[in-house]
This record gives sequence, structure tokens and C-alpha cells, in this order.
Amino acid sequence: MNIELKHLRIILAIHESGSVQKATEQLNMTQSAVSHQLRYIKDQLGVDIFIPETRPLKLSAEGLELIDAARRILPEIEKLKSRFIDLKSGQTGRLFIAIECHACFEWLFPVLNLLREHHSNVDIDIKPGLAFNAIEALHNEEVDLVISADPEKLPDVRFHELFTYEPTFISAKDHPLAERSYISAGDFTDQTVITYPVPVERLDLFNQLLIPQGIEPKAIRQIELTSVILLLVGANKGVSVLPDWVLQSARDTELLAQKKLTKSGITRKLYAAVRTRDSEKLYIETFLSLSKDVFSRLARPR
Amino acid sequence: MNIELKHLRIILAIHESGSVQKATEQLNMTQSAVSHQLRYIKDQLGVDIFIPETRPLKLSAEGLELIDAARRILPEIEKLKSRFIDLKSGQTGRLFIAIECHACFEWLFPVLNLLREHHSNVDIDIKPGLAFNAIEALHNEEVDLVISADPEKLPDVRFHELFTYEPTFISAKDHPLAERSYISAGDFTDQTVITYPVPVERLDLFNQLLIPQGIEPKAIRQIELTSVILLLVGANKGVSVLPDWVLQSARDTELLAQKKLTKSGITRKLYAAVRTRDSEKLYIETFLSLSKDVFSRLARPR
DNA sequence: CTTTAGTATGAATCTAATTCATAATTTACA
DNA sequence: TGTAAATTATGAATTAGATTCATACTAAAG
Repeated sequence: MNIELKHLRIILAIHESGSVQKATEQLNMTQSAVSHQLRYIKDQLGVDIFIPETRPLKLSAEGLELIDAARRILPEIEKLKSRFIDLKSGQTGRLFIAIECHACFEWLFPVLNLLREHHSNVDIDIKPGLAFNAIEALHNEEVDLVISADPEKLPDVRFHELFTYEPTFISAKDHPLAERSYISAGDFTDQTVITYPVPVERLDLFNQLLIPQGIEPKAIRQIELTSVILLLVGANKGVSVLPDWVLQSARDTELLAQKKLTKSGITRKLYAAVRTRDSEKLYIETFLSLSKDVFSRLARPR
Repeated sequence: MNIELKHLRIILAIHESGSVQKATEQLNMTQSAVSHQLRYIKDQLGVDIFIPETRPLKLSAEGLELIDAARRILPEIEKLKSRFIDLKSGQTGRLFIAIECHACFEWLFPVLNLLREHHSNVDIDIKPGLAFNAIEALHNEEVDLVISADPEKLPDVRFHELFTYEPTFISAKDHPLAERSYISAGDFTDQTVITYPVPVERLDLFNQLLIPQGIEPKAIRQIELTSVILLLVGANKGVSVLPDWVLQSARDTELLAQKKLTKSGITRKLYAAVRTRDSEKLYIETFLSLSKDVFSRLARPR
């Protein structure tokens, strides 16, 4: 026995319009095509859907059962269709984010809160534990967006530039290095460095400066919270390197000295990596513009 | 955008079996056909259902939405199918009955009560007010079964014989006609006849005897209840003609004389008329056999 | 009883699905 | 890091299915 959605639509149209003749317009079919289909439906179901020898056709008791079913099933299909129209356009969907950059929580949270206001139908979340192989997770569809400072040339992934920042050295104002006009790699050999608790190769200080020059600091101390790092540095328990915008937006920076790294300073860019085919989804675009907004507000010193 | 049940089945089978390859068996399709269909589905929906470049294929977030929909919709279709299998076989359905024979309530009620026990899924009811054009109502599907004593040769209707009965004259034992060995049409000219409240042409006495012979009784008095008719006849308020089995099953017949009509007696048959295509439905067959059972029990004098 | 509106049917045509053969990819395993 | 095995994709040919056209049929209306 074969029942198709088409059949339900035909029966429903005939019932609601009152005759095959009228249903043909609504269905965009010729009278003949409808008639052939009715014959097929009857053969499939094995019962008369219409009372024979009545004109216009009247549904039999069995036919009314079909109407009930059609009225349950067809709206589900329509719902599914409009769901996919929304998914495609980005009216709705899923935005799981992996962040390679630990400090980014600072601006990401407000961005996501704003994004939720704009797109209440999008499932927004940050997926932890993927920082290492974030781009692979993007490819696997474990996540839909990766915050990264290391763009790659990949066929299916597009890196959208978010903003530029400068990893900046900080120490206590009475620290010996606070006298310098800039800080070099060699200056770290006898320093305790306070960092976020992530592998060192993911920290700007290390991957941009120390590792290339083969230098290791005296000690590394890992701290989760930015405010605690600032506190410890201010108390001369060590030095640190943080993005300039973290320092600009933080309170209680009076005790700290800020210095650029190397004579010319280090410049880094943050990117949002998304799958190419998701690029023009509405909520992705909203995410990008909100990120720039929020960042520029954070970075503005108060 | 076009979504077919077939598509939902394909996506579901792939998801549940884990790969296109395995799904092919379950779907009875070749790998190639499935692959072509997947391409079509993707084009229709406008989004990737599977994560590209994975083998075996893995569903994308969008694909999982399809799975959800499939799990809601496909069981509805299956339910509809089995509903129609039941409807066709008569496991379930509707049995609306029209009765042309007023006395038939006597045995019909117990039959329907028994039938409800056997077929709890059948919607059983007696439709009043159709006695006149009952066969037309059968044709229109207003009712599904007609109790009739007048079989016709119709292409789409089958008359199943239920049982034979004899319309029998009754009077009070001290009534003058109680002396006769049988009653003739002419005997009614000076009698008050007590009948059910239906048009006279539908009464055996009239359509079998009086109308053919052009005879009218002195008076007609119409009474709804059989027991009241018996009471009035016993009290010599008139005479009546009732089916033999009504008299055999009735109490309080000691005051009554029963006589056959005409020298040889009149023999009538009751039929259950159903649409030919409903004939082999289970609950119709059960109705027929239950009717015969109940009748034979009623007709057996106590 | 004839007309008319509505439905059914058969053959031809057109459309869409499937198959077959084979290519292209990915994965697993040495 | 190749190489074989497994899996999916593709194009052309085939086949099955749906639709149209022309026309026959039938119930209902006048």
C-alpha cells in the first residue's frame, strides 16, 4: 500500500472545494490527472474514498478518515519546509563557538547576550575543550564558529577579520622593567610570567616572541581570571602579557606599567572562522558586526 | 521546495543504519538511486543534510531536524495505512442501520449489544427517520445496513436473508373472529386495527393482504409499543397483526387468540441489505450470524 | 427527455526515478 | 605514506510513473 503526500493534498482539496472540478485549479492539475490519481488512491487503499455515482463527488466514511489524517500530517510538512527556509537564511539555527583565545571571553559574553536578543531562535553556546583542534571541530560540525588568531587558507572555511590588537607587557610600576621604553624577548629570562591556564604555544607572548627566539622565562604561573592576574602583577608577583584592550577596559590599572613588546610592538588580528556555506547566514553576519561594536566599546579607555 | 515521504524514509534509514550502503538494503534501492535522491533532497532543501567529505556519511545539524520530522510524520502515515487495512477487512468501521420493520427493534437491540462486544472498534448506531427511502440512504452512505422485507435486484446492494416469519392475526379470545380457523381480508372491513405508527403500506397486513384486495378496515389505531398493542387487543379494543415471533416471545398472551392470515398463511422474509462492497466485512458477517442466533432464541416459545 | 456539468478512460507524451558502469574520495591498514 | 578496500558520486541509458489530450460516460437539472 502506497500513500503519498500528494494523495492527501488531492483528497483534501477536493473535500474543501467541494468537487474535483474546483480542486483542479487549487492543485494546478488537469481534471484528468486528478481523476487518474483518484483511481490510483482507491486501488492502493482498497476502499472507495468517494461515494460512487454521485456528482459532484462526496467523500465516503473512509474518505473522511483520509481528511483527518491529511489535516494532521500536511501542516507538519509545511512546518518542516518553513523550518528549512529559516535554517537556510539564518533566521534560525545553531551557533556553537570554540575559542582559541582565552581572553576573548571578555568581549564574547556581551556579544552573545546581544546576539540572543536579536536571534531568539538561534541556539547559541560556547563549546569548551576544543581550543586545540578547533578548525577540525568546525569541519566536523561540532562547532559553527571559531575565534582564532591564526587564519589558514582552507577551501571550506572563511576567516572573517574581527579586529586588531596588541599583546602588551605589564608589570608593577616599581618593577625594574617598568623603566624600559619597550620589552624584548631576552628580558623574560629572569621573570616569572603569569598566564592563562592554556598550553604556552597558544599564548601570543610565546608563539610570537619567546618560542621563535628560543627563550624560556624563569617561571610560569597560570591564573584563570584576568582580574586576578592584574592583581598579582600589581603586587609584583610576576609580569604578564595581555591584549591591549583587556588593559584598556580593566579597572585598577593604576599600579601597572604597560610596555610594548619589541621596539615596534607586536600586532595581532582576531578572526571568526566559519564554514563558507554558513557565511551569509543572518546570525553569522549579526555576530560579526556585534563583535566589532562590542570590541570597539571595550577597547575605548574609560 | 518539495519534500516527499520517500525522502524522510531515506534520511531516516541512513541515520539509523549508519551509512548509505547499509540503508540501501532496508530501502530496497540501489546505492546509486539513494545517492541521486540525496542530491535531490539537498537541492530542494537548500542546505547540506550530511557533513560533506565524511565516510560513512554523518548527518549535519540540519539533517537531524529532518530526522525529528521523519519520526513524527512517518508513524502517522503507517497508522493511516493500518487504519485502512482494518477498514477494508472490517476490523473497524461504521455500522449505521436503518429499519423498515418497526417490530424489529425487539431483536435488533440485543443483536447490537452483542455486536458491540465483538467489535468495540466499530461505530454502531440505528438511524431513525429513514424508513421510507432506506435503500437510497444505503446508496448515499448515510447508513450501512437496512433491515427490509422487500428485496430488490440492485447492482450495488446485496440482500442477505435473515429469517422467515409469519404475520399473524390476534384478537381477544372472546372476539367473534377468534372462532375462525383462519382470517381473510374481508374480515377486516368492520374491525378496528391496531398498528405501529407507520404508513400503512409498510405494514404486512396492508401491503400483503388488504391493499391488493382493495379492502379498508373500519378504523386504524396507531400504538408505538408492542406490549401496549397486546394489552389493547386483549381488552378487545381492536385486532392486530404482528409477526409470529413477537407473539411467541411476548408475555401475557393468555387472553389472546392467534390465527393465520388466509387459509395457507402468509410467509414473509426479513433481509439485511448492505452495499455489495461491504459484504465481506467482518462486522457485517458477525451482524448476520448474531441476528440469526438472537432471532432463533426469541422465536422459541418459553 | 434532453441538456449540461462533472467525472472516467485510453493512448500518447512527457517527467522523474532508477539502473548500470565507472569515477572519485575517504578510510584503514600495512 | 602508500595502497587496497570501502563508500559515495556521477553520467547516460533505461524504465516506470504521472500528465495531457481527446473523448466517452453519467448523474443531475431544467
